[in-house]
Amino acid sequence: MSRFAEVDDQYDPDAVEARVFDHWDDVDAYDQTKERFADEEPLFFVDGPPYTSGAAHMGTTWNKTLKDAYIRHLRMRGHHVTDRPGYDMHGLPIETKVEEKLGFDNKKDIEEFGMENFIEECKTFADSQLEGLQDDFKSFGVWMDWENPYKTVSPEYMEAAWWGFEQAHERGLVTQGKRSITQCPRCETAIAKNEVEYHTAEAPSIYVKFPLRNREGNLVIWTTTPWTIPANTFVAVDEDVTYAEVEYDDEILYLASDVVDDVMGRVGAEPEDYTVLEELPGSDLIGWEYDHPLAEEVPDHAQAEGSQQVYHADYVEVDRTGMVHSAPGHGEEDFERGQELNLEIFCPVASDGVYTAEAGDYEGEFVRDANDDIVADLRSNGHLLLSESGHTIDEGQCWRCDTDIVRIVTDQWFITVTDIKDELLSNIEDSEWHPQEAREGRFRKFVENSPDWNVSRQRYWGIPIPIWTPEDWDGHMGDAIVVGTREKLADLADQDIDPEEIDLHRPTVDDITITDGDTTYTRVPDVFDVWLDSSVASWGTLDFPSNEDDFEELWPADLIMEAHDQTRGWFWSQLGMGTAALGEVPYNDVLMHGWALAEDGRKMSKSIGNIVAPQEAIDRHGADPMRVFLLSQNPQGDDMRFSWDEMANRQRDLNILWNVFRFPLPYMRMDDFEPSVATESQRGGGGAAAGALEDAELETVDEWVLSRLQSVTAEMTDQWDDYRQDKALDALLEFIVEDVSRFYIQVVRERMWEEEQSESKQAAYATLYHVLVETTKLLAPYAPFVADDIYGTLTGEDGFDTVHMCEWPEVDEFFHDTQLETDVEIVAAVEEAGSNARQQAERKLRWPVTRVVVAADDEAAAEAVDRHRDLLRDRLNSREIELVEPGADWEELQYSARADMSVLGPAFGDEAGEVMNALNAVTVTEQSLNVLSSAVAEELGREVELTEEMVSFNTDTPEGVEGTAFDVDGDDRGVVYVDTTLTEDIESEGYAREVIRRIQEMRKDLDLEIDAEIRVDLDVADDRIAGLVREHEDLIAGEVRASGFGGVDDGYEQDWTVEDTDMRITIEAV
RNA sequence: GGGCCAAUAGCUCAGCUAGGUAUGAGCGCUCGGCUGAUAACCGGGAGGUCCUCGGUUCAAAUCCGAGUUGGCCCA
Repeated sequence: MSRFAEVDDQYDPDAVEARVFDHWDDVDAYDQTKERFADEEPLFFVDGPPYTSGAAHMGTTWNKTLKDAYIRHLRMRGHHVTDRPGYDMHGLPIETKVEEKLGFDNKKDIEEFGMENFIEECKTFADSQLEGLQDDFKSFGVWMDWENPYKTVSPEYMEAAWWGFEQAHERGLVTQGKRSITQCPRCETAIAKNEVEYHTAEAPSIYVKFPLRNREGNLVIWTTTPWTIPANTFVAVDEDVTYAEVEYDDEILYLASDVVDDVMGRVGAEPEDYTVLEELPGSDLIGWEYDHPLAEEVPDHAQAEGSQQVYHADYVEVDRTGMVHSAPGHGEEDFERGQELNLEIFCPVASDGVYTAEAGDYEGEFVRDANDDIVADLRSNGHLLLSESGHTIDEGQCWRCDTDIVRIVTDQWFITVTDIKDELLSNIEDSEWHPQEAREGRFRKFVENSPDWNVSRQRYWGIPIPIWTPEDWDGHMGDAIVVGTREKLADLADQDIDPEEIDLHRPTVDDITITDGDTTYTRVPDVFDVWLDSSVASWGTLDFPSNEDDFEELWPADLIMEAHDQTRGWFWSQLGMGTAALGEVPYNDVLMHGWALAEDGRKMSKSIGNIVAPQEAIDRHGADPMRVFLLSQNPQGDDMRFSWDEMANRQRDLNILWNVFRFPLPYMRMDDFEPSVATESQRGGGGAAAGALEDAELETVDEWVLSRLQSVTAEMTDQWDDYRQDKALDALLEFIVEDVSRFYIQVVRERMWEEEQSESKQAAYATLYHVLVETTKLLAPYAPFVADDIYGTLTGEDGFDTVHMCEWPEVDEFFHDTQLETDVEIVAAVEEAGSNARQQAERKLRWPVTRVVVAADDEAAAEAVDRHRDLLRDRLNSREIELVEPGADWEELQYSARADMSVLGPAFGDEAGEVMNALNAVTVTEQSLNVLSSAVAEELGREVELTEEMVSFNTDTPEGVEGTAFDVDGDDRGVVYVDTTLTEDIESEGYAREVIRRIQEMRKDLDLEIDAEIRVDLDVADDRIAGLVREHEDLIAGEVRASGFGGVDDGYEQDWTVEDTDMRITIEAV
């Protein structure tokens, strides 16, 4: 890129991106940048792997943009940052997508298709999704190691999971056990509870009589799941609740006293139809025995010691009947209570939701289909008290295939994190969270309440669980073999295995056996819960255990960043696995951001139809504006609300930067400006022309803008360190828009437009050049494309090949002058008030004013104005700046008083009107009641007693003067008076400037070169004004680069009206 | 149903930790100005039940309680 080349008139994000992508390719920008920081202090960042079953949405985009920005920033700060991206590629979501694609209904279809083929399909699908995601991430400029992502399906990564699991096993934290789980009968696997989605569904609602054994009467239970009655094992009551013995229809019923009327009413009984014979506490019922209501239909029902008895349970509530049918083979609470009571766990339902032979008459029926039969059987055997219709419940369903889930008890594998809860809680302390409250509140609470981790799934597309058990294994982990590495597997296996070549997926590993003496071990068929995959990412990223060096050097992670839903997800799973395997939390710093919500403040969702695809944002505004928008959001916990308007604003901000950048280029080019690049150490900053700056004769504004640059750099550095890149961005954009564009550029325009070479012009060039180059570095993490484009154009061959190789700017105390910044802040406030006063006086800026009087309230304001009179004179286009010191009054001011008649009236009665007239008539030179009183006395011809309450003072400015107060950050600092009295001299310059501005416009119309010479013909209709204009011919000639006046034969002619005076202007290029 | 988080101008948000007049910011709207950065830029103006209700206090956007709406997590 050649230095100071012509650039587009308009900031065009698409063109910039296209150009920069090409440039990055040409110079291997990414590799060069990594290489440059390769020897810096390592910083181990771990990418939370996105799941490969869909395109990148706005949330993923925000997440990756944050990661990219922080990686770029940390590199610039001098770190060798690990930037390996990761992908989560196993699991049920992909299996179901593939099943859908292949038209499968259940596991049997998969078995028929062949597990190996199915696995291959899953892998192909995941790989293609990965490609799509990578392309998305690249499209908005994320720089990660795309050539070498970690994939959870690679042998190295799967081995990392095996290794971690083996470590947990060696600590005694792996166990097999029965658990009540949420099972998808279609997928035939356990579903994590947080993967269960709820919807409202109609369900049976039945009241069933359980006949008591050894005594008369029935227990009355209520249930919405008749299909669990075959598995009934006990009835739960609350020992502290009062129960009633009710006689109805020649039968005795037991139920909670409080619900007797409700239940009897539902049955249709009138109050006189039933009698409460006795009331007794729940504790009296405990130990009562009853007969299974489906004893005949289900002959093999639970009947071990203790079955069909009444027990206390905490989960009993007194709604419905206050007695709960409990089946430890199904419900979670039932299961846990059953375990406590040492009861039989009877579950006559297979993994596909179909009754087994143990269910007797119901064998072969799908459980929900059996509801009707069971109700009918209960009715015919006389145990059904009531069946209601129209009842609805929140039914859980599988998040992938929408099949209603069933609760059954099956054998599962667990990591018993409850055994190390204290360690987990204390390890939390070793991590810093941003925001920290998230760690203390939500995360800690979650960890405190977390149950054992069920890591097994009865599926195919996952990391096979590396446990081999002997035939007739009794459940003791000491007799099981857990394999942690491919090497170990090759050592132990009966088959010949090459550890370098083996694919650890099913079905390959299913066939491997291990023989020890006479005992042959086979692998358990389950695969890992996909959450276990990503939980080992901190070492999986490093290919540990196959590569040990990086692990030794880098682990644990220095930084991770994900959204708050990962509190229960990846933040937790990593803590659990890291602690179980290595006794440590595997990350130090956590940046927890929020979710990307739609414009309406709700989550983006297909059903609401409010999704914004990242690609659409890129198409409409460009990748840089989208990134800057995303990075302008608070990254700590708060959800982000997407906004097209805001994205457009960010594009506008970048457009202002673009204008600032291209403004000096024509001048620099014309004058062959050469920013000197002196020493290698300065070059280390990336080609900033520090040398040129030091040689330059800087003027006040130059020094000021350079100082502001130091302040902004310091502020940004602090904010980045605080993980508030959004606040850092605010500071940068304000600097670009307010300080550079709206102030600095406005001030230096004249200096750059000067024809002659001058120290002043050189200083402005050097200053603006330095500011712009440093700005591109500060902007680089946010808008990597436009920052690089500008940087390249400015530095040419003298800079790095990319701005991203630069170091983050450091504050240069030499240029840091906070006094000057404060001064200029005051000057800017004076200017603002001055232009306000001008506007009130209806005098445009083009017309000079004779004087501006600044009445300062305090010493600092007075000194600032005094020090910067030249600047103010220039900014306010005033011949003079007069300063009134604090404490003094400007002697030309007068004050009039206004009477408050509500006070004056009662005080003076009949004379009130007279006093008021006198008050309103006089003016005084200071705001003092005494002075006013004497003036009024003189006017009135007699003394009157005035009080503060009676009057308020108004300031009267002299004729032609307007005043406006100025303030800094809300504090009043004084008043600016602008004297707009016209003189011939002022009129003369005013009209001349009107002419200049119109000739300039005509020059532009003709598309003349900036330094093209012209001749001008002026024909002003009013003789007096023509004369006034003529007085300033030299000024006009200089400003519009005219070689002379008159004699324009065939020029470009235009008629104008200036302040009601017609004039004809004709110009032609010489 | 429970836990955590949010609600301030038409829009996006500061301000809330340590209570003290919302001259709040940017954008948008509107009226002016500037003019070789020009599809840019500057100034003025209009625009608020600080989600609702209660409490504490001399004083509440800010602290406390209850509720509403939205978000995440869990049942």
